[in-house]
Amino acid sequence: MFNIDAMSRTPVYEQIVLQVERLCRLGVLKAGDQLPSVRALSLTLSVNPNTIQKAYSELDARGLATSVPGKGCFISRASEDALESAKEKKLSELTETVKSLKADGLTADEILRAVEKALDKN
Amino acid sequence: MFNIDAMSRTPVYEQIVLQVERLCRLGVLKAGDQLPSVRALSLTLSVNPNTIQKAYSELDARGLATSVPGKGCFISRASEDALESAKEKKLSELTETVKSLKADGLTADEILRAVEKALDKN
Amino acid sequence: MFNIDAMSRTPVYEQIVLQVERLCRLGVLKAGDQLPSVRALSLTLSVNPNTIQKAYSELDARGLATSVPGKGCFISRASEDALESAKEKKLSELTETVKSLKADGLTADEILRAVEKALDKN
Amino acid sequence: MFNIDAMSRTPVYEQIVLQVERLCRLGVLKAGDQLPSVRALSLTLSVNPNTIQKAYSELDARGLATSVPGKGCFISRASEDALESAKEKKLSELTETVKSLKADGLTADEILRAVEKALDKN
DNA sequence: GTGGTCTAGACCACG
DNA sequence: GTGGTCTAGACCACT
Repeated sequence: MFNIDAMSRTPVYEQIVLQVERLCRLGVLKAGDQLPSVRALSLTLSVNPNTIQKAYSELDARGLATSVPGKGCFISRASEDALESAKEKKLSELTETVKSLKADGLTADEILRAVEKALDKN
Repeated sequence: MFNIDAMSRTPVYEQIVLQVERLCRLGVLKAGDQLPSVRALSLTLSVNPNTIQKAYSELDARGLATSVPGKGCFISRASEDALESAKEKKLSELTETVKSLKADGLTADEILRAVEKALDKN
Repeated sequence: MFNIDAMSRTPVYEQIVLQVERLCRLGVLKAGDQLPSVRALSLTLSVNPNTIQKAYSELDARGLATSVPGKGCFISRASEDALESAKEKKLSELTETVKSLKADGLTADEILRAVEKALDKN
Repeated sequence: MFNIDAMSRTPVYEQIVLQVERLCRLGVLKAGDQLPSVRALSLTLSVNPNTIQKAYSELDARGLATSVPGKGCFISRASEDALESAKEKKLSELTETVKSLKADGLTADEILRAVEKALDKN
């Protein structure tokens, strides 16, 4: 269900958060679905339970999931709202990135070519 | 000459590197120009000399500047090449960013709109 | 008869206790009335029998109901006293909540407005 | 600067968050002020550094503070906004609490008396 | 069994 | 020195 890249610079807990987010966006996970238990996931991913816990807390803080002590961690009823705001955050980050590239002297043409290169391939 | 944001998450030394890079790209700094001395810059920016030293070492490693012991740090003669490769690195990072957004389920349309928003404004 | 919210942070057994309490206060349940059997309620609510048992024990401890082994759980004859002390407990909790809001720097005006907002609507 | 009640049911990290929040609201801490370092505070409070770290991460997540690796944790420039939204969250929680008390059959009079009791005293 | 909190101690990049 | 991440192992309330 999850792929962890131990060599990546993005923290393990963040990788998990991002993958849950993506699975929600792709419709694989829906509101009310239960995530694997902290201990179970820590075993399958060979990761410390605390790290999973941190990922689940993050999901909770971002409104994407709800952790219920003694029962488990579930995709939140308001997960679509959280997804939408996460999407907008990412797009505004992209806008800022592009703005700073322009400020660095890159031309609109160069930037657009790099973006379209990514969009065509996939 | 430089603006340092102490509360930014990008390391101070990186902020300096990026600003030298930009000044080169905008033509304010040219091959042969001398950068401020480590001590002088550390005073004007209220930054630890080690941090300035690290920034200059980075500029050296990236081929943008050359530190001459006892004389100072100068914009390299091959700075244009370094600039070019830095530019390509940034553009390929942008391509990767956009690819991951697509993988996250964002549509090409949403992405293009965010990019064009940045290009139009500035 | 009961509504259980599995995703709520308040424990299931507490949800049951609170709902029995409310039904008593509203006059739906009266002294001598029999509550559903542990097994029956565990089936209709899809909840572990232990959880129901714990709810009934709590009701017993709070003086609201009396469990008679082999016969069932009944609303206590002294339920009105229990209700009264539960009410006072809740009101004193509210007082404490409001005090801590004041200590946090919220003005009496803001607090009163929030309270009146709740009282008008319902 | 901080008082930790080890016996309290509210987690230590939350106690710290709440106290920083209160100090901001009272004007003792202002935007740009630096909080004690993780290690220093862990020593003065006799609390594990990880617990302090968690508190500071929470402050970051709530927009009240900004942690800068290698430099320290500072009250955020946008701390007033965070304070405002925290206040509104608390008031809406109060509204919900009062609503549920009404649904439990408590009269508006009883509720108002409990609230005013708290407001008069302080 | 579940999640939540905390301690202890380690390593990293950064200043 | 700073914060950030992670591991290891403990205890708690709740199901």
